[in-house]
Amino acid sequence: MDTRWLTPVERAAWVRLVAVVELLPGALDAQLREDSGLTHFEYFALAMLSEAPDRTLRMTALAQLSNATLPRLSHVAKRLEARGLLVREPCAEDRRATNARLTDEGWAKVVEAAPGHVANVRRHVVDALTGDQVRQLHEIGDALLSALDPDGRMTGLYEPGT
Amino acid sequence: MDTRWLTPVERAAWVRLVAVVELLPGALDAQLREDSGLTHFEYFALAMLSEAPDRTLRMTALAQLSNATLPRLSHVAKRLEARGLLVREPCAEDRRATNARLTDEGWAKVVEAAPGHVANVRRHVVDALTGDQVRQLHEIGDALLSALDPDGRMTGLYEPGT
DNA sequence: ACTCTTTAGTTGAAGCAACAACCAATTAGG
DNA sequence: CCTAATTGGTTGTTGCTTCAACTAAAGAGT
Repeated sequence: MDTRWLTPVERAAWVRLVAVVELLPGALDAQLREDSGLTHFEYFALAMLSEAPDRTLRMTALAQLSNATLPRLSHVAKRLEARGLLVREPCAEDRRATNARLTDEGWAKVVEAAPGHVANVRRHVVDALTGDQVRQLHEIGDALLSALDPDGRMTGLYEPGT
Repeated sequence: MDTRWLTPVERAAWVRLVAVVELLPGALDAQLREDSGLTHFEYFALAMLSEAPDRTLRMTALAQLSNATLPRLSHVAKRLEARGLLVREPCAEDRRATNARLTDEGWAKVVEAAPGHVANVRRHVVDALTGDQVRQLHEIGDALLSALDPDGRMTGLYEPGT
């Protein structure tokens, strides 16, 4: 089959997207690590818990929301539990399952970390764009996720298309 | 200082960008790993070399283009050299420096891997967007990189703004 | 010439993440 | 019921990234 190579316009857009995808995680990690002693993954997991009902999620659900494998989440949860930021307890309804629940300490940590994180997001992303571009990014994100995450697992807590 | 929280519109765009940034590397890695036995980082490094004059770049230059630390690149280069895809040789002009040069085998590897990679990029990104959105993504990428990569190190081989 | 600093790169140890193997609890089939 | 298959999680290796220390060459100052 003949390859449909990228046109110059497509290639230009692609090169920039790759650069952003490569650089953004580092920028996020660096600020959170520096200011709050959390990796972006840890912050994200805690933030998901903080917005969940009863600040509690099943390990499997949290793994999907944070795009992690279950083994990875298990290791991370063990570290966070050792730091007192969450607790794991067996689920009453299904005794195979484990519920991860944010402690008061963990909640306090999220509250402490959030302002700096939001400021960082503004600096690197939101405030670098015009209002129109923010809306375009919203649409583009939906289009890309329809191919990358057709089941909407990562964006589960946020209704799509809004 | 009072935190300027994200508006709903901003938050929606941000959530989608985070999801894309989280998912895209995995999608890229999986296809290249499966079809060509290369990580995305390895492919990217080889591709940069393949477009450089004489298929040769200084280690430092290649590290900047691929957003890698020098130690990381050194380890990866050692592995790629062991596989016969590139060679490292001391630089004549500056004997501290090392030049990485793509071998014929490495060139063949890039030629073999490129079509599948491009098809994957089309499937996950380019073909999921309208022509207008591709152009918008180009602009948005420039705006984000002006904050993330002000010196344009990663996009060094491609002139900005085109 | 001789030191001191900076630059370029490599190496070795330590920390995460992925994969695989495993155990426990639930569900389905005969 | 009693077995088999599936689901939910945890626990050990393997490989790559990162961090810190080290070698070596180039340049700067005296």
